[in-house]
Amino acid sequence: LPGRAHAAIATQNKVEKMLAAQGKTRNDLGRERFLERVWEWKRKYGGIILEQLRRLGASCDWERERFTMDEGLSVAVREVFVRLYEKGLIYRDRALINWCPRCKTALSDEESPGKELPGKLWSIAYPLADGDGEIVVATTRPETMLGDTAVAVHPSDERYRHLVGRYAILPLVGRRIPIIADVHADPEKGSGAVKITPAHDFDDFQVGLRHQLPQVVVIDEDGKMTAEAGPYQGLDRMEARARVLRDLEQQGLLRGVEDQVTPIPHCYRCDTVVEPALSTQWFVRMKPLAEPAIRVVKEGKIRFHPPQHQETYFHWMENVRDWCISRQIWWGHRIPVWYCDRQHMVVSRVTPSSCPECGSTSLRQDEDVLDTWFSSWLWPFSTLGWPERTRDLEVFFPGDTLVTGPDIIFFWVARMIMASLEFMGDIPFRDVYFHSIVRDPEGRKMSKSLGNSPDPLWLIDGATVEELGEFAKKNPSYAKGVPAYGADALRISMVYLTPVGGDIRFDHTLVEFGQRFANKLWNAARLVLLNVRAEDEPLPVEEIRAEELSLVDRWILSRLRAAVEAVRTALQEFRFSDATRALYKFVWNEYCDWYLEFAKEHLDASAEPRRRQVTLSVVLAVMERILRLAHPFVPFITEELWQALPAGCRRVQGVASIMVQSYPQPEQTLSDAHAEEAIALVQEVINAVRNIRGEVRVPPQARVSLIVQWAEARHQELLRESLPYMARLAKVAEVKFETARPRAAASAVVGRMSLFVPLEGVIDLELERGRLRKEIERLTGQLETLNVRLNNRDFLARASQEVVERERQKKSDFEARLGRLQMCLSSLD
RNA sequence: GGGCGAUUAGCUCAGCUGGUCAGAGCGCUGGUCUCACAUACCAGAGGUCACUGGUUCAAGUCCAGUAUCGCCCACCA
Repeated sequence: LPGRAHAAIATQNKVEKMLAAQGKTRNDLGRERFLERVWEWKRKYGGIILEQLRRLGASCDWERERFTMDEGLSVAVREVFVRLYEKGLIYRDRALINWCPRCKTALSDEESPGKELPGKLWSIAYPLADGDGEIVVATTRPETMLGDTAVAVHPSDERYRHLVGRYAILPLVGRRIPIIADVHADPEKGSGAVKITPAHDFDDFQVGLRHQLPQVVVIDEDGKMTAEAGPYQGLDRMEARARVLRDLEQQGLLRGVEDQVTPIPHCYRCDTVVEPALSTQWFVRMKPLAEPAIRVVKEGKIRFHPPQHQETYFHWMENVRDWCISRQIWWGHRIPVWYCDRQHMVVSRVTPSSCPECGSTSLRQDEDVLDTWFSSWLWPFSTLGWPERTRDLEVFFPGDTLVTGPDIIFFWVARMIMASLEFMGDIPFRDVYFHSIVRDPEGRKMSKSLGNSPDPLWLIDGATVEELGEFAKKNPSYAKGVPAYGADALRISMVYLTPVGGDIRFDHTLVEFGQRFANKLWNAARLVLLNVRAEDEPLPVEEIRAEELSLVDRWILSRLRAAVEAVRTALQEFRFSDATRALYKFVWNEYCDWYLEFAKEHLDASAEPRRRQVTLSVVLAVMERILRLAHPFVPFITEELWQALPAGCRRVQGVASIMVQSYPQPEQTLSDAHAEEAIALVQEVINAVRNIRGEVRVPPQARVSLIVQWAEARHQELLRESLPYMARLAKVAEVKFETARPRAAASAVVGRMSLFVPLEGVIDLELERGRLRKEIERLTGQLETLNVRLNNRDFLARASQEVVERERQKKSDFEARLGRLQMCLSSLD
């Protein structure tokens, strides 16, 4: 179900910026016309992200697009507001909130994240009102002293006991303020005395309430000083700070300055320093909503992946504070509250025509709109028709899995859980998967202001330097433009590169991984299709008798089963990166590197017809499973290739899409330990020969003989049968089983067998000696550590029987192998 | 101040419940245009698994501490 939120503040800012470019403000247009402009903007740009999703192949139900400002969702918002109000969970109050002086609106705590910045801590002396003496307080915001209405000390602080109840004179403004005793003052911090500014500090606000202190507002909604600030009136808050400090300095009241790093809340939309401000706003009482939401996660009804995010969730939930939901902007859901001219308040689902209390028809709706998240938190059910009891709700609620970023646990995840429990009486989803955050190559979070976030469409379609514009200048690795990697390449690369629980430093060159994978898949399929003739009738593998399958067929089917199992397990456990790893290994290192090479042997014209038919059937069957298995990661290319397969390979005839085929299941019957063991041996032999050829510099075209010593009968048979494969993959012309060691031969040991590649004349004896010595050295080292272990009485006594036995076996294997290698080495003399 | 995570080859990352001597991709070196793929194939070099202790017969793998980096939370004296 694709869709998006209306992003109230961000969108309004965007449109206001456009107006500003024309020298206009929203007030010039008025509310109605301004909103028209926003809708226009939304129509123009709001679809971009959905288009990106579409191009990435997200398999949404594109006919069900939803938007938080849709009529239906707006009905849900009003319903929720009224219900919570009636339940006493929504209230209106004059309190301290986070205020962004640039956006000119209240923000929630979550929208005002603290950023640690270097600052200073100033100590200021307040002279006592009666007689001599002073009391020193410290602050990082000297300009707020203009609004001080008390100085507090801890009740049990002996140093100040004699001052409690007396008065200090607030410098610069000359106000007489009481010295009070309150536990808020921490004797350990600073001088132990703290200035109290109820209108501009969250703690002080509480202290003010406890002691009925006046709330003196000295900073207005623009961040400028008010008339209460006396001579500082009209100054910007930062300017005022400098002036206050200068004046205090001149009056000799500054008692010290220290450097201090302090977390300062910033507007998450415009990054302006947020001001704690006194104002009348709407709030949601959160505690009652949080309790059940904590429970469902504690009880495992909702599971987080990776689970450590649960701690973050619990911490927030357990310390949750009331949620300020009103915003002083225009773009959003208007608060469903009306006031009549006699100040009666009407909270209503529908626009009232008259005041139910006094009958007045002169009603004015609350000017404010709601926080965007007040509609987003309803998404799991508001999009399905709630508050009506629709069929969609019945079918699709609750959902299965929420995939989202850990940065919106509080904004969205936590609140959706609360809302669903409150209004639906059920959880919204069972699993929450937190994906990685994509960072730029320097590790910085991608953001619009940094301009370091590439458009996925550039990566998919490619982009020239001109098309990248500013972006290419700011980001060095894009200085020459971006090649077209394709959507599949982008998708699988992102999944592959994403560690569970970690972030990813993204650079477009990383997408080469996916590009190569897609290319490999494409070419493998080409090879397969090239071998299908019109008259071929591939058989479903289930219909081929086991005896007719070759060893390599049984091997690849067995490996396929393991791969399917590995991918499925990884997906079930939300280890998506592991899933792509397993897929990649199977496709590239088993199917392409080995099986297709083996299969070529049976696919060419000279092959025996039945053998060829069986091989082709297996080749196709495995390819078909691969395409389905890979489809979630590379949907476009797999769909394309799957369509190209002969119809007989597909499970359902005449169906248009790979999507409707079920995801591959591990088929237990295909497991074949014997085939796996046998092919592993063949691979080892081929690798050994290749290693010799590579290291001893056998000319690539030269064919070689292979002489095998100490081979058991079954291995002799296996290797004889495998000669065609060895010929193809290691240019082995013949394989002979002899007891005599050939002269001037390169050698290797596989299992208990000695392999010799006679290279009379060609061989560089020194190269070969070096090879063997290196191997002998390695083995000797390993044997040594084994011996130490096996000679350790503690090990024998304490380690499990099983482990000891395994180590013994290993020792005898190593010794045998070492003996063989030494014989090989001495035979060169 | 509290919490969480990371630290493994030049780079990006795997290594689950401790018992093959550490793996992949990229990059690098050497060799191949072998009829699916040079976006490929073959071979190779490269790591005191951040540091210090501890537990254990045995530790990248468990515990404690240190360092560096990152994230989140916290009332900005």
